[in-house]
Amino acid sequence: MSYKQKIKLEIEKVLNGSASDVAIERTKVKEHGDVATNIAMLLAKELKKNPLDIANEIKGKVPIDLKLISKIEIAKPGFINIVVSDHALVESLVEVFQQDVFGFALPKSKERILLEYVSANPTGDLHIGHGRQAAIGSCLGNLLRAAGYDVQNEFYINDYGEQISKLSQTAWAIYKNLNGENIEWNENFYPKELLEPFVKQAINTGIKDLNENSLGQTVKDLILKAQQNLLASFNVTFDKWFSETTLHTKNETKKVLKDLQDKGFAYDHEGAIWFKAKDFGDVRDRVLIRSDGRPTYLLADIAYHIDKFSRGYEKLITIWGADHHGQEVSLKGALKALGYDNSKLEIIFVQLVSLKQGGQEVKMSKRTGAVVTVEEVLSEVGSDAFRYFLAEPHSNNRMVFDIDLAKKQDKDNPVYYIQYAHARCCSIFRQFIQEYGSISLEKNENLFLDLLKVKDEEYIVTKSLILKILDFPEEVILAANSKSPSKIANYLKDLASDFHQFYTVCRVISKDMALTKSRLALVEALKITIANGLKILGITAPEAM
RNA sequence: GCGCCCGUAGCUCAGUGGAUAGAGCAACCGCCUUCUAAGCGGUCGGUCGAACGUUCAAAUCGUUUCGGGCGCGCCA
Repeated sequence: MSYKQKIKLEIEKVLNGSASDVAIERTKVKEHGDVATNIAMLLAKELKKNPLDIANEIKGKVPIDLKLISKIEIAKPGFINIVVSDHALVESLVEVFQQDVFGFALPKSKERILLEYVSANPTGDLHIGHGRQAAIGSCLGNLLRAAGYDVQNEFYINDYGEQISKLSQTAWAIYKNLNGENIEWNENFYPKELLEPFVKQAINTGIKDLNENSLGQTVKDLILKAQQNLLASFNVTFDKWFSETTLHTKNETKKVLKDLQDKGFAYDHEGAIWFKAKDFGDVRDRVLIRSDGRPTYLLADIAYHIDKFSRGYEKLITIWGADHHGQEVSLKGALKALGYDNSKLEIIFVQLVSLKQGGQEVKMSKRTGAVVTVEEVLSEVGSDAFRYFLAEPHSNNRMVFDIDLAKKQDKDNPVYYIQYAHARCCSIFRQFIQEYGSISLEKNENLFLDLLKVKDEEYIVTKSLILKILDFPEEVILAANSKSPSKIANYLKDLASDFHQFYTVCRVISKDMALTKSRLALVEALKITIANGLKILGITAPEAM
């Protein structure tokens, strides 16, 4: 049990049931102690008493000893400021070694969640916006797993309908052109430069029954494979690739349509079939079946989300580009119309990405001059920086990807700053082994005993580092609850900063062997914490840099 | 016009209703005979876009307003 938990219980015991769930928060300023609670102010109204009096009353009843709390002070409006005892901190630190994965909850101890993201069309390159969705989605999946959720990562393949026939037509035209035929280039076609390599590759695979359709399917599969490889190259992997086509072949779309019609939420108009989206707050009704009989994207997406529910997930998270937010109301409306609890579907909108290089906003594409691809930026900055920079700003914020900064290898670049802290830890162990041959650390609370028996500046930086390490499990929970992997990134920056300060002030390897061992153990605990945090971000934790 | 997102230091951004709003960059000044200077310390820098409201307490919640982005297809 963490020291915070113990303090919480201690205060709740004193309050004797008059308040539950007392919040114990880390303080920002050292003068306010290590942790504080606002419970006295919250109780003031209810008890019709002065918060300062309540605070003092609580203070009088909480035991002060070296086991848990070494000091309590009451401040202005009614804060109860607490200094945690060295003993309690040192004792908590052992938990870093005792847990399977420090900071992570028991795997699959919480709800089943289906997390869908990227879901780009298999008709071409992934652009940097897809890259951001991929980075955020992948980090969020890792984060939710770390918090104990049973997460399935899924990519929805839009392999049906308009863009696929367009793809087939383009591929067929390129094929005929390669055979010397003069073809008429349709302005609706996809860019030739983009597809030609795939068409050549497709022909080389030796398609049996070569025609427009089979060529298109083969090209689509090749593009999909290329997307999969590209995503995997920056650690974005999926548990399932869900084909839209299956929804149509299994008549799931037809079933949805019929259900909506039976329940009176669909009607015919001008040859098309419409969903009464306005009844659910949308600005207009939406087409489900076009007048030529083809189903719309919306109909398939409704069927897809119903399929997710039918697979027994308690919670659905879907990540979309911000330019798709107009679709949210109709999708959720249709789910509600069909009797599903649409509050179980959470759509996260990821804002757009622009690029900066040489202090200027740039258009990086060599091909079209407009779209910036994942490939271009990734090859430029590498997987770790790519993931970090895209996932660090909150998804609600538009972001500027600074390529120069992402490539920099010093403290300006947070990726290197954090990784360097990890490498430094490893370096200390290498140094110790070089001097003494081997390390034996008995990982019990006695190991840390000497850690805080130091003075002044050494005490301050050591204690700060311990407190920060011990914050990690709670940071994981908070980040998961708010679905913000960026919180983990920010935490790691702070953690690395606390370590670099510690490193500057405190020498780990010294003549004092007891202190040396204590500090080695602290460094080990830190190393584990950084590595676990980086694991959530899907970034490597280098042993040396 | 309606809807969603965003306005915090010169720049990029943190900040689950709490205390004196924080980092990094940029600018200036310091710190390597000792475990990685890919590091550390210091100085400078703010009417949290604005106004009203709720609250013991608002950058945070509510309403209004100004500014920016996106969306409002029988496209996906």
